[in-house]
Amino acid sequence: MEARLPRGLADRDAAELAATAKMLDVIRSVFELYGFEALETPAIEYTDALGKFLPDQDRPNEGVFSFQDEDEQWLSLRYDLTAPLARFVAQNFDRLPKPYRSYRCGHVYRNEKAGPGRFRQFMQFDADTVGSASPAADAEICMMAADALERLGIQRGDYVIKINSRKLLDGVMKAIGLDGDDNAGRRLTVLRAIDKMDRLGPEGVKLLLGPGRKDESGDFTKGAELEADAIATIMSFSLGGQYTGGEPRFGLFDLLGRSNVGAEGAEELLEIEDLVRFCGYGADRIRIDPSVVRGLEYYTGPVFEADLAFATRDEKGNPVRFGSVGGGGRYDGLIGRFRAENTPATGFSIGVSRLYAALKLVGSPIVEAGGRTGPVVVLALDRDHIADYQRLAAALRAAGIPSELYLGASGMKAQMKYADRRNSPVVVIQGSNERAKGEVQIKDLIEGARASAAIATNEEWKALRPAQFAVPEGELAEKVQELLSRHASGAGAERSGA
RNA sequence: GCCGCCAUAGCUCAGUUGGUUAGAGCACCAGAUUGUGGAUCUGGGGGUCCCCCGUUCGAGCCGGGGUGGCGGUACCA
Repeated sequence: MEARLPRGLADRDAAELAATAKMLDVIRSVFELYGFEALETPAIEYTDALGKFLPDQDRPNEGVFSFQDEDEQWLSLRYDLTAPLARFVAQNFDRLPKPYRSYRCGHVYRNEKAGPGRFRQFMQFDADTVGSASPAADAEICMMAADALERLGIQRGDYVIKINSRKLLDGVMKAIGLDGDDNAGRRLTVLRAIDKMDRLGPEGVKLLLGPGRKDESGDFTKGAELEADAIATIMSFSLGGQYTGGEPRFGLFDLLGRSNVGAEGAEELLEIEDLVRFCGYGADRIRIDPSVVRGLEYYTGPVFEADLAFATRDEKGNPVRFGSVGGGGRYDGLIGRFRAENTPATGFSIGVSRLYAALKLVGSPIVEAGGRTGPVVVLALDRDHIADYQRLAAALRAAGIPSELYLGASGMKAQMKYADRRNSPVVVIQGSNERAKGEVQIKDLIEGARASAAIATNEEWKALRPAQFAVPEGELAEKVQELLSRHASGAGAERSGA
């Protein structure tokens, strides 16, 4: 049988786990700084709680991983952290403080085609305010998202939080006569087309709004078949609406009419913008972008999207499109599905896995391994004295130094290579000579590697035994500790100097 | 799902008009060295040439079908 992994899934090694843990710590600290508290919900929910049944069928949507319980009820792996939160809030409504501010982190699952930066299991870090309809809640969420990205080491200008409003989009649909139930299908097509502005550009979007578009492989996508002036209206809205602070606000009110739901959405957006500007967040960080659409189902008002502005390339130098590294919005109807009374809510999720992949690809220091060290390795030279070696390792551990006895069956050279590969800072050597004298050899692998640069021949290398010294057995832990702290402060000095 | 490209060692790839025992670099293992990482040198292990069927005296190479991978597109709630 071949050992293999389904597409869109990945194993994570020590370096990646360490880098991810660092990212999570940063995000958590920012979210807590804004007064959000931790909550965990399970990875599995009833499918109906996620709202993911196929229309007019009693089977779950194909995009979600689903299976049936013993009682034949459908269960699904969560596909985001928002729907489970809504379930939790509805279930515990009476005992939660309102507004309820919480954050959660975990893997979510989507049964979709995988690609670079697109996984079938990935991690999200999510924060939500439940029970506030105020645009202040939305503004705060956006500022927090910007703070989190910057604290992760993404330079200002290298990311942007784009905001738009579902109400605004609805208003535009109405303005071009696409309101009403009859036009639901075409509205969807139009919104999806607008959403592709980033990827396909204005020309591609125009084709999708009109006759349709043929892609690079020759495949044809049917368009919305709108009239030319309707297309022009949408395009001027989606493109012309992008502006930076201080410019005249887009002439939407004329288009929408004051009483339109679209005008209401615009008012809310502008209020959010005023709030973030007042707090010192400029258009380089948070800006209105009417081409943002995002999820089509549960968002009811403002929607947010975090995009990286820098270009990324894969190992072969091909440009890679990562899409958004976070997103969110207001979902005022989601909790009401479980309760008689409706509850407004807004939130934002950081796509940790995708962000990690993007940062890794551009070699960002946040996710580089940098200075990761393995355990001290006690070499096992003499098979009859394993207990002695085990005791040496135990002495090191007692002093709080991560240590291990080499447990393989190979010779000394292989053991040295093993230590090298484990990133060990130090190996401990005790052969019969040392044991007779009650000593151990401490070999400093970091200093040794440095010294090896100047050594040309193996004879010289072996004869010199660089960075190696003998100490009495009783002083082992103490001397190793000294050596480790010397390296730690050295590395620290290098870092602060750089 | 639809469209396109691709499939030879762990990885990256050569492989002549269809011809005998399928190669290289890197990686891995060992030796040179009774007990010392790196570099160098020498040697070694490792292949269902993705699978099946067909054409042929003969297929890694040609044809058909399948599977898998990559990319585009759709979907992404």
